[in-house]
Amino acid sequence: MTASRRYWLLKSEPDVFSFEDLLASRGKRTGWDGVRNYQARNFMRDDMQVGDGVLYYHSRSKTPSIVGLARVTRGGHPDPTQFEEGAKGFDGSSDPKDPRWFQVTIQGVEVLPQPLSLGDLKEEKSLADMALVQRGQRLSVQPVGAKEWRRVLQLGGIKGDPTGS
DNA sequence: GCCAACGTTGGC
DNA sequence: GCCAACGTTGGC
Repeated sequence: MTASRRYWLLKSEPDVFSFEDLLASRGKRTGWDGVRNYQARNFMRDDMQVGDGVLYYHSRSKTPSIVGLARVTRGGHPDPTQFEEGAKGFDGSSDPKDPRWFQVTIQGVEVLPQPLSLGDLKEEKSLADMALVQRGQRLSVQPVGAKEWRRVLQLGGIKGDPTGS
């Protein structure tokens, strides 16, 4: 039996790495490196699987919004930047034989025709359970329920599910 | 740029 | 194991 598909929301500051940057990357793919939070690490290491759907969220922007869809193309594997001396995410105490930090690889799929601002999302009663709209929520890798996923795609002007197989 | 909320660190 | 101090996130 195959594990069922899951859904996630990934935050990125557009000044650092925007959804457009993802689409402009080779194969529209990137390693989601640099995450240094244990809860987010655990999701990537233990739960994110090839084929999972991803909502791409721009944080710390003028209008923080879900702006695009992506998919997971590689599950949890060690984040190489933890071993790169001088790199921003360098962690000298991480053992290469037992790495502390993990990443996944994602691939950009489609820009949301109708981007959904945080304000929009907060007004949407059917999305009240989303982690994103909870007060004080800072987690940069969040699980998203199947119901919320479908609703976000619908509100975002997406027909069907282009991240599905 | 401010600052509230949250996560991590480290002295005790 | 507590908790104050510190660092970071991210909306505003």
